Amino acid sequence: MKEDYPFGEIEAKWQSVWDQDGAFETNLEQAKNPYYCLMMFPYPSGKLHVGHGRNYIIGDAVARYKKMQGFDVLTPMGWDAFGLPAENAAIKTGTPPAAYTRANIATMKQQLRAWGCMYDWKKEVTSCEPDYYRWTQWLFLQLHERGLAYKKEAPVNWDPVDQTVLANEQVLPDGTAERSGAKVETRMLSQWFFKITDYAQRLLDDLDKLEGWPERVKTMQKNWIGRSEGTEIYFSLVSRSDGVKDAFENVPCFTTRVDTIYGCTYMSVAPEHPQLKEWISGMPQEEAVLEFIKDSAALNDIDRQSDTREKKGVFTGRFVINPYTGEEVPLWVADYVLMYGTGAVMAVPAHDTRDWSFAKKYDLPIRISIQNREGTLFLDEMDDAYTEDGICYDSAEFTGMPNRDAISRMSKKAEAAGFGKATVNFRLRDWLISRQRYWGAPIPIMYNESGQAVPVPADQLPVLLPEDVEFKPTGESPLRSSEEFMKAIHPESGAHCVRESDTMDTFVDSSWYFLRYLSAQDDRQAVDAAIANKWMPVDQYIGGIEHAILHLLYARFFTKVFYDLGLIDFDEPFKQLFTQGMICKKGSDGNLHKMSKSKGNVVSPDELLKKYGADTVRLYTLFIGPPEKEAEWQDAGVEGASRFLKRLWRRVADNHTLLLEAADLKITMDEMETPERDLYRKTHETIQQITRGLDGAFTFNTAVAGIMELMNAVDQLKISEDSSRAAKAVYRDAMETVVLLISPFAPHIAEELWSELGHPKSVLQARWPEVNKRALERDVIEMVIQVNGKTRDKLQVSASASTESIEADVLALDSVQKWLEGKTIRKVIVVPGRLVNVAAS
RNA sequence: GCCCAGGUGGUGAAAUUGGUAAACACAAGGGACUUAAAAUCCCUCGACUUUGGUCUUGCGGGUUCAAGUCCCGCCCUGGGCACCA
Repeated sequence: MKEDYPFGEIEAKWQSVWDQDGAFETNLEQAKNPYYCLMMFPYPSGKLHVGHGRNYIIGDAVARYKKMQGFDVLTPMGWDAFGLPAENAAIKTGTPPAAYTRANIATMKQQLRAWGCMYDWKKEVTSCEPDYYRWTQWLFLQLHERGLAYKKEAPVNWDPVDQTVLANEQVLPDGTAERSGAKVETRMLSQWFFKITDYAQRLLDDLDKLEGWPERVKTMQKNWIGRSEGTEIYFSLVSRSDGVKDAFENVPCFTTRVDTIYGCTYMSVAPEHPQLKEWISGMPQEEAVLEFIKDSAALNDIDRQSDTREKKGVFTGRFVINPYTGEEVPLWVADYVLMYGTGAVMAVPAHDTRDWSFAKKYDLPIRISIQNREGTLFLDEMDDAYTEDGICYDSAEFTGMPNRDAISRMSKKAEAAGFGKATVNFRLRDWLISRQRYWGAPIPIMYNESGQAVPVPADQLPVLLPEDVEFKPTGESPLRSSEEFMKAIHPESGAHCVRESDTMDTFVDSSWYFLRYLSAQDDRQAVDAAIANKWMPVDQYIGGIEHAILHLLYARFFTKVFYDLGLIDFDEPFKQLFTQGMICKKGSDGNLHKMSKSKGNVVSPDELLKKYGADTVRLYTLFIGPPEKEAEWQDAGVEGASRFLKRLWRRVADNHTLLLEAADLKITMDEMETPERDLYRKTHETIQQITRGLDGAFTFNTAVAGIMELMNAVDQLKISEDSSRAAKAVYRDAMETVVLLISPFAPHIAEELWSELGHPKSVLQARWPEVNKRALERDVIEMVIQVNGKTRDKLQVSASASTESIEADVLALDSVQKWLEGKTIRKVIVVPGRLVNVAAS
C-alpha cells in the first residue's frame, strides 16, 4: 500500500469501476425498495463552479447513503437546456444554440463525473432535444384541450433587454427582470397563458400535505398565492348629467372590510379599468380623466406602487349608489387602485389609511362607521384612519355589533338582496408562457385565415425548431424569419395556416422533467403511469432556495394537472424538499457575493481537483457549514479537509498488516480493557450521531466533525503488534466504521481503503453500520457537580448508583463543602447521568 | 408596515432540545524532528485575573435549582410579501 494518499490515481480508478459495474443504474420495473433522489437539473451554462457543486455533492451523498441502507436508489440527471444564454451566445459568437448547448453538456457531464457524482445516465433527459420537447408540446395540447392554455390580450411584463415577455414570477419586487436585470415595462400584447389560477386553492391547501418541506418555502408560496376572503358588492352607476338618476350599470367592487361600508364616502377605480373610458364618454370631465389615465400609464409599476409617492386621482363626474344605504357617492379614478379583484374599491377614509390620505388631499368627506371599545373615537381628533377592530357605528341595523361578526352578516344581507356575495380573491395571476425568442419549445398551434388558433394534431409532433433563422432579437420571435417553419396546413380542411411563432417559457420544460426521467426512452408516451406511480412522488428533492416560488409552484401545478388528466395517481411531486444555501466568496469589491462570473469570485473546481482531489473538495463542501445556510468559501478550509484525508490514508497504510490480521479476530465486550472499550463506545456513538443526522436534518457538517472526532479517538488508542486481541479487533472495527461512515462524503478514498482492508466488493454494497446499543452503555458516569448553578467539581459515579447515594457522595466532597460554608442547603437536584446541583443560601 | 429565519471566540461553527458554552476545524503562537524548508507530531488558544476565582452566547427585564435554549420588551442582519382594498 502506498505511503502517500494517491488521490488522482484512485479517483480515476473508482469512477471507471462504478461505470463498469453500472453501480448507479436502476431497473425501474424490478426495483423492490424504490428511493427517488432528485437534484434540480442544471442549465448547461458552460462550466460548473464549486458553488454549483454543493447541490450535486449533497445529492450524491444522500444517494450513496440510501444505497448502503439497501434502497434501490434512482438518481438521474439531465439538462434544462432551452433558454436565453445559448441564444445570446449565438448572437455574439455565431455558434448555433444547439451546438453551444451540446458542447456545454459534454463539459459539465465530465465535471460531475470528476466530482464523483454518479448518475444513471440511461435516464438522461435534455429539454432542447425533440424527443423531450415533443412531449412538452403534447402537454401543452392537453392543457389547451381542457381550456387551461389560452391566449389573451393583456398588460404583460416586457423585458427590453432580452426583448421578450416575462411571467410575473420572473419579475423581482423592485421591478427588474430576474434574468437580465433590466427594468421591466408594461405592454399590451396578445399572449399565451396557463390557467394556474384555477388551481390556486388546491395549490394553497395542499401545502399542508408537504410535511417534508421547509416552512419558509411553504410560507413564500402561500404569500405568492395570496388568498383573501371578502365580499363583492355591486354599486349602481348613475348618470346625473341630466339630473335624472338612471341606474344603467353595476360596478362590482371587492372588499375584505364590508363591515366598514356605512363609512363609504366615495368609490375609486383603477386608471386601467376596462370600462372607465366608456363611463366618462361625453362627460365634462372626460378630457381630464383621459389625461389622468395617460399620466398613470406613463408611470412604471415600481414608481406607481411606491408607497411614499403621493396618491393622485380625479373625479369622473359620475356617481355610484351604495346598495346598503341607497346613498350616492362620487366615482373617482385613482392611481393607488390596482387592477386587482375588480379594479374598483369602495373608499372608507375613516378606516383605511390609503383612503384617509386620499380623502384628506382631495377634501372628500370622512365618516366613522367603526367605533372603538371605549367609544372615544372622534373625527376631529383623528390624524389617521382607525383600522383596528371595534363596534359598528352609524351602520343601520348592524350598529352596536362587533365588526368581525358584522362581516358575515353584511355579506349575507348582500347575497339575500342580490347586490353582492362573499368572494375569495387570489394574488396569483395566470402563468404567461409565451416568449418571443428562438431557443425554446415551439408552441404547437397554427392560425387559420381568420386568425383562429388551431392545435397541431398530436401525431404531427414535434413541431421542430428550424435552423434557418436570424437570431437578432427584434421583439418578434426569430422563428418568423423561417418561411419553411411558418407554413402549416390545416389538419382537416387542408387550408394554408400560419404557425404560432412564439416559444414556451423554459419553466414549462422544467415543470415535468422529474416524470420524464422515469420514461426517458419511451417514444410512445410522455409518462408511463405504472412506473410513475411506483417511483413518485420524489422521496428527496434537493435544490436552491431561489426556486422556492417559480419552479416549485409550476411543478406542483403540472403534477395536479397530470393527476386531473388521469395520467398519474398522485398530486404532489416532491415528498421531501431540501434547499441548500448558496456558496459565497469575497468578490473583487471586497464584499461577500454569491459565486458568479460577473462578481469575479468564482472558484473553479479544476485546479482544486488537481491539487487536492475530488474527495477533499467534497468533504470541505459538506463541512463548510449547515447545508441550508449560505456559506463563505475559504481556500484555507480546503487544506484542512485534505489534511484529514491524508491522515486517514496514513493510518491505514501504517497499520496495514495489523489491520488485515485483525480481520478474523472474534472477541466479546468482556475481553475489552478500558481504552478499547472507550473506543468501541465512541465508534457506536458516532454511528448513531451520523445516522440520525443524515435521516433528519442533513447535518453533514456535524457528521464530518463526528468522523474527525472518531479518528481522534482512534489515535488515542496506541496500537502495535504487541497489543491485545481485543485492542486490535476494536481498532480494526473503528477504522472500518470510519471508512463506511465517510464513504457517502468521500467515496473514492473509502472504496480504496475498503478494498485495502480486505473487502472484495464495493463499499456501496456494504451495509451501513448499525448501532450496538450495548456498546453505548457505561459502567461509570462522570457527573457535573454544581453549587447554586456554578460548576465546582466532577464526580465519577457508578451507573447503578442510587440518587440518595450520589447525593450523599456529593455533599461529602471538600470542593462542595467549601462553597456551602455558612449556608443552608435548600434543595439538591440530581439529574440522572448528568449533573447534581446543590441549591443553598 | 406585515410575516419568517438568524445574531455564540480572530474565522467557519457545535451544543443530546432546559443540564459542563465554545465540540470539530481554520487562522495564530510556541515546541519536537530537519543543515534548512515542506510535510508530520506535541502543546497553547473567549475575556479579565491578585491564579483563589470572576465575567461571557445582540441589549434590558422575567420564569427556573439551572437559560445560548422558555416568556416579555427593544436593537441589528438576512429573506419573503407589500397602495392586494
